[in-house]
Amino acid sequence: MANIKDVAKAAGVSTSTVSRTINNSKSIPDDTKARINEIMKKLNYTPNQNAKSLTTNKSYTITLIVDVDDEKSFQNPFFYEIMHGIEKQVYKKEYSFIVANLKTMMKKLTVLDWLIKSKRTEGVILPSSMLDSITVESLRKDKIPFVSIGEPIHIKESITWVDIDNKRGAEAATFYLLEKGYKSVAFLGLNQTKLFNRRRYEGYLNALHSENIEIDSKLIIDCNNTKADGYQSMKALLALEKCPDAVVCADGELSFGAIKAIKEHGLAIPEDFGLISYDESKIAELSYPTISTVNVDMFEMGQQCAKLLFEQIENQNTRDQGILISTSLNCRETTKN
Amino acid sequence: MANIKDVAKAAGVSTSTVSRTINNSKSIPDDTKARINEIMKKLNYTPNQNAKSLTTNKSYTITLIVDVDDEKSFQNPFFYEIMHGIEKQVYKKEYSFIVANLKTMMKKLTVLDWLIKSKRTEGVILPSSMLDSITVESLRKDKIPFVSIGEPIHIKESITWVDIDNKRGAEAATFYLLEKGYKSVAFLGLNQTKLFNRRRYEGYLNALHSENIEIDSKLIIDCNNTKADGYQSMKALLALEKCPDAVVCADGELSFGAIKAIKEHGLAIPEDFGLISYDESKIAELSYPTISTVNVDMFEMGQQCAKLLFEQIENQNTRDQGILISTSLNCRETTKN
DNA sequence: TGTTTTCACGCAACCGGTTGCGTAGACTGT
DNA sequence: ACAGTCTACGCAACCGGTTGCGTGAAAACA
Repeated sequence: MANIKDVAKAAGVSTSTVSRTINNSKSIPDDTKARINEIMKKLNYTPNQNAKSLTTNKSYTITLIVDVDDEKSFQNPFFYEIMHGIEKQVYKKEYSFIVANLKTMMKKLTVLDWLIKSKRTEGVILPSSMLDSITVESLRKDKIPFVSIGEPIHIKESITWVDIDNKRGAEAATFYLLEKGYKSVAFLGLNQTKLFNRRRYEGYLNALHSENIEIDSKLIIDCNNTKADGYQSMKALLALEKCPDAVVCADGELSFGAIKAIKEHGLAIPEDFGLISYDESKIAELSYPTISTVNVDMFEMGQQCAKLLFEQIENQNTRDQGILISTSLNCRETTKN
Repeated sequence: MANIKDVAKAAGVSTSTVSRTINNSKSIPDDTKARINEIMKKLNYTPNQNAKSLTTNKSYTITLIVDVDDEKSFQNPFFYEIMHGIEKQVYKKEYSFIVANLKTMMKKLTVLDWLIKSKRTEGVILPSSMLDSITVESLRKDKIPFVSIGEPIHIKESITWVDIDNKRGAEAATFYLLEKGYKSVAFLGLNQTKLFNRRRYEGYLNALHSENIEIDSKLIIDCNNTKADGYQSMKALLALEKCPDAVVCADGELSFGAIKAIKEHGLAIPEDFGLISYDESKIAELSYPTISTVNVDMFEMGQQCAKLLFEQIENQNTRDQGILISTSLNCRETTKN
């Protein structure tokens, strides 16, 4: 395989000139560049990244860290979309990106440290669930750019993050249900431990407030994001004296359980009961009836993460910022037309 | 940051000795090793991978290639599981792995070539759908180990691949339905363009043959792996004079449509009608009723891919082989007990 | 035509490891 | 005590690029 010396020899120039051609330095005239490029093509030459990385001290690689434990298996397509978005940006820059799943490795900081110290990565994208003050401090000390997937929790430091606009999504869903004539809208899946559940809850409250509708705490169910919990919670809602006729679900899996309960109760969807859920993947299409959802664009989220990361890698002094990706409503069969 | 010279100086030895300690050479006595390791820890030293890669000509990195176009969005968790399996093996070896989605890049060979020539990857795991003779030839020429995810199609060359044992899975599903007393088992989703659909079909046929049941071609429906096709095809089955009372679905999405059709027809599941599908993710849990499935272990598949790849990377002369991952039945609510 | 500026490019050190070869000193055997 | 063997480790070249500095020649200027 050809190396830079072979190219230099073939072109009758020094390796410096070839290197400058590769890196498009202004001090090489265009015709010389053209000639050398020609020869590189002829020799089928590709620069050795390791050599390049060694001298420049850049790995041209970023890392996506995944925390498998934190995800329900079918929430994973959600990560797949993020990956796809990141990758699009990464390859634009001729970078590559590696995926590290911290479940596999023993300790978070050990992995990160290894990736960084061994010069395998220039920047990190990681879920907010993995960020604590110690990690942030450690990354800052090593001057490693990072972006959080999701609004950070339990962190006082100001960092850069990207999240779905959960609040407005739920707000829009609630408005929509009211607009379609549903009289009493419940909320399923207030889960104080999950920030995105809480934000969605806030959106629900917001909507009711602006419509001057009194909040009925019985209509707000605190439960986990599982089908089983959705089923039980919905049953509880339907057993109420002042039973609601619509619900906003904070989570996709939840809503499958909820729909089961509604059907068993003998109510017709969407005539007697309306439902809007959240959708990180496309499973809402599979339900019968198909589920109306707040659509979240995880591909865009991935792209934003990567963009923000590259900004940090390229500029030293960018300021930390939080970005919210806006959502859209996708009305399918669980809401009146 | 400390480098190997700093360590050598601190230990009063040459860099050679430190390097040999790192690589655990036998020519360094244990006490010396211990002392040097101590110092490395104290200095918080991690070898620079780029330097290492440059001399050893190994990148300690493998690549997973994904073809987004080929996948339905909710089939992606399936890829996620594979990733996870690969990763487990990769980190055992202190390798890392990069993910390249060829949709993003312009041409398959260009990407592969770049990854290889630039010394960014030592081996490749890629879906069978991306393998054609030209690609195989190119990889062989560069002596790059590779493993195909899925039994290869349209290739005469013998290569190494890993696939799900689709045939036996469908066979077992068919046996199970018959065993449970269903009289007439149909097959949904013969799709000649997809090898795994075809294999599942073969399994179905196998089972009927060994039970000496005559094949009724009306009970075999050729359709795509979509919910809509599942719905239409099941409707067609139910409209038959000699209507079946059970079905094996070649695909998960299909079965959601099929169930919808069965319900609309007024049949009780599983009493009047039994169904077994395939499950690459966990969406079968979400359906109402939950779907009995042939379980496929994509995590294991990923692990096998990585293991076979590392065998090739480490040994020069391994022989090409195909490995089938066995499946298991997970009987949920669409089959009688 | 002589002087200064600019341009194009080469020299050589350097990035941080690895490794073949060589050797000093310890150890073994007689 | 001496030759031969073995052990532990250093020397220095090398991997394939990048880049600060320097220089000869051409261009611009007076």
